[in-house]
Amino acid sequence: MRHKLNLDGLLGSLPLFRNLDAGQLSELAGSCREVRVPRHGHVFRRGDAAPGLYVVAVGQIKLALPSLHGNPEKVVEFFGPGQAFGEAVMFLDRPYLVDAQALEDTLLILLGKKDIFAAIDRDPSFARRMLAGLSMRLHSLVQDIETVNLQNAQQRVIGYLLNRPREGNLTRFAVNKNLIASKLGLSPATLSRALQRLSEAALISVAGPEVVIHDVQALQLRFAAG
Amino acid sequence: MRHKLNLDGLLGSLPLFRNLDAGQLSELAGSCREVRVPRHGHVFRRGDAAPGLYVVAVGQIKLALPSLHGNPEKVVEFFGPGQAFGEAVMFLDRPYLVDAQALEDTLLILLGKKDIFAAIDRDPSFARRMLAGLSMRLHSLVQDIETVNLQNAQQRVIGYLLNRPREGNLTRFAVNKNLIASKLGLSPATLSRALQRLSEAALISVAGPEVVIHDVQALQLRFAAG
DNA sequence: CGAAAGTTTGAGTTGCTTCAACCGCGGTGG
DNA sequence: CCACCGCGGTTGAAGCAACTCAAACTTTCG
Repeated sequence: MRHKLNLDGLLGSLPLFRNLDAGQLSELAGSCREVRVPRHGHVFRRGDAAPGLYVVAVGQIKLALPSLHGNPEKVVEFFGPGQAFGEAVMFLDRPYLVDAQALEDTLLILLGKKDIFAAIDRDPSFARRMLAGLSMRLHSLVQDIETVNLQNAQQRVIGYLLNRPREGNLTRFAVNKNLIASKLGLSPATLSRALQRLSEAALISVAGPEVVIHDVQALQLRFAAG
Repeated sequence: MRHKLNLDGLLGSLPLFRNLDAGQLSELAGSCREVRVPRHGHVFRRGDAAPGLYVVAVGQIKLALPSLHGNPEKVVEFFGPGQAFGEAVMFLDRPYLVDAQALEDTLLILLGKKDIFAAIDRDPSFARRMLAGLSMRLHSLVQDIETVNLQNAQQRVIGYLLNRPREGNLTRFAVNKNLIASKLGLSPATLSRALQRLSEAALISVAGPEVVIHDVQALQLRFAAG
């Protein structure tokens, strides 16, 4: 009982489900499933069929293209609490293209295909929200393509740092640097060297996962110049 | 009058609008606008606001990330008759990220944001179709990311050839090779050399935009092996 | 038919990768 | 309590795939 209340609250707090009415919300909450995944466990793998849409309750998930002929895998995106993933494939009848793996012990909410479709049919504003969500995803993939195709290592790193949420002039890597490197389409060695050069130029200071940004303007300048 | 009938027919033939009822269809058709774009003309540019969704009636459009600090532009996708583009940005209130340019004299149908939203609100199955369309787009962007990050020049070209519609063992490049190269994330020189090597290996023959595929199996093998 | 655009080819360059050694730190078990 | 292991990260050296640049050639278009 208490449990269900938690779910209502959790779902209700997500942008996707905001202003569903209470009835719709608790119907969704009632029909969803909890999925627990240990650190390093897979939620799904490329080729699996899509049962629905996952919402991260606690923990962290990475989506990645599995390695191909010996190349390392390519990280596509990270998802933390409150974020949803796996929606796109639901609307096509296709298997997943990517692997989903937990970076820490993670609790997920699985909303079944059927229920999502029902919500769409019942509430056009939910459909719109869903469309906005997919559009957002599309938008950020196009930006990733831009990053990988039009920017060098230095620029990718600067762009990443500048787009991170900042508290004052401090930001941090939420996951280890190997994964950041993969997301940016770089080798770990190259990421390390790029950070080092920026440190030498006194633009940032790096201490483990913490990065202090000393000079945003100068970084932006270097971003634009190459 | 005749004109309207053409539009009805055109729209009705698109997957997106199939099984809208006649009333909805002609309402959509009534409120849309025709847009003529000459070869090399721009439909919109990065930074422009999105008025709605474009459908290609005749001609061909390319979507591309404009050049950044002297790099060449990066082609994202091509669209031919019956295909829709520019939908994603409509659902966010964001400007376009890409340029849309006509590769030939082109006739487009512009469906206004308002009308699309109205159709979504009225007909959940339209919403679903829209969702499927965006999902499809997402799917193919992820595949592009895979291509660029996990495959070498040779594999990208093979992959592209094998995924082209084929009549018998003949396929053709719908646009010039510079643009294909950009779509694949290669320089024109590299694409030319990759095609040459495949020709030398007697796997294909290239004559201008026409490509004969001599040995699909061998190509697939080479695709998998690197 | 001449100019412009597209394509191929060769030669030289390069930014990033790979490979491998090394460091530091946190956890584990003797 | 300390030795050991293993993972994440850094650093150096060497290699390479693809790029750039530039010239020759071909096709397209006005």
